[in-house]
Amino acid sequence: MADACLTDEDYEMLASFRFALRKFLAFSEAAARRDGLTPRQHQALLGIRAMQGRGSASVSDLAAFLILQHNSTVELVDRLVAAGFVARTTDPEDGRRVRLALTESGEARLAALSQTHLDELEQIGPELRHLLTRIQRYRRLIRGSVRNGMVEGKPLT
Amino acid sequence: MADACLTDEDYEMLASFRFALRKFLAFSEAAARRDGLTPRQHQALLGIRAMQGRGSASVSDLAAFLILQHNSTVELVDRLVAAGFVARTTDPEDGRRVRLALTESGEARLAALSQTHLDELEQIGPELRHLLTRIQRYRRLIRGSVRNGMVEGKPLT
DNA sequence: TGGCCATATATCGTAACACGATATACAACG
DNA sequence: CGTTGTATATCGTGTTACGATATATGGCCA
Repeated sequence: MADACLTDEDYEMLASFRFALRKFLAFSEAAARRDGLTPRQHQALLGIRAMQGRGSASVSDLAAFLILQHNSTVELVDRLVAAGFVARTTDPEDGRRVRLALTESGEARLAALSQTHLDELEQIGPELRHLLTRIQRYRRLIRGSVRNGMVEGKPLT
Repeated sequence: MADACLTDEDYEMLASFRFALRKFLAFSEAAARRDGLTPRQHQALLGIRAMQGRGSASVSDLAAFLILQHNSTVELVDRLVAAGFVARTTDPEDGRRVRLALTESGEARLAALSQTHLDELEQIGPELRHLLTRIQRYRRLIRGSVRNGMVEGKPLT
């Protein structure tokens, strides 16, 4: 809430950044659907795989990773199990917990998708980084001008 | 499709990046809803505002910006007009086109939201940039090893 | 001018999915 | 051995993006 006066460039930077984000997410969605997964399912597989190192993921772990409610996550896991990409095992040490693991089929799909995503991120990474840098640079500039009693090159009234 | 063998670190990097993205989007959604907007509505206002420089936005322009189908965009605009954030005007030069403009109320909400987003982006920008850089650095490293006949420090079979 | 095709916007029924509210199962601790 | 807390599961609901389709306007050319 520094000052309520946003420039055209502010809006343009925000719009460009969000557009770049959407383009990446659209790419990701298309790639996932091509492999028979919804975007959420893809992210769920990725989360389960990434957590498999530090003890397998529980439903709550997955919910936290996906920033989703527990019940939504349960339903998502239901669909993944039905599709044969994930296996549920009740934790032997704590009967309330469910340990999630990828099936071979799930692992295979995730591997292919992940490769595609790494390739894409290598392509678009520089653009995203550039947009983020631009925002930061521009804002530092604005703050500097305000500090010197200037806004967009004009003296403050 | 270079090689199908992904490391734990590959998955961890992808997971971290997507998690960071979701955190930002969750922040954005919460901020928008606090101001009585759905995330899409917020993005629509941003797009309309950002395009107001180069002639006002049409429904198709907005659809392209949001990466949404035309009909979905029409419905989104319906809701924005009903809520009083956007005004529709048929283009005098081309009766098929509809020119979209923000109302004062829409402009005000967008301004507040955009300020919040610029602040947040300044906070998380470095982390996102770091994650993107890490992916790129790591992949260059892997490619280098492969080129020298090594994979993860072990000779290729 | 009149006919034809392309483009822009609008309408309607449908399906996916995340959510809130609620229920069940298990654990921990006095 | 009940009480409280945590983890997972179930069910009904609402939002919204979509496909298919309809309408309106413009541009072209004979």
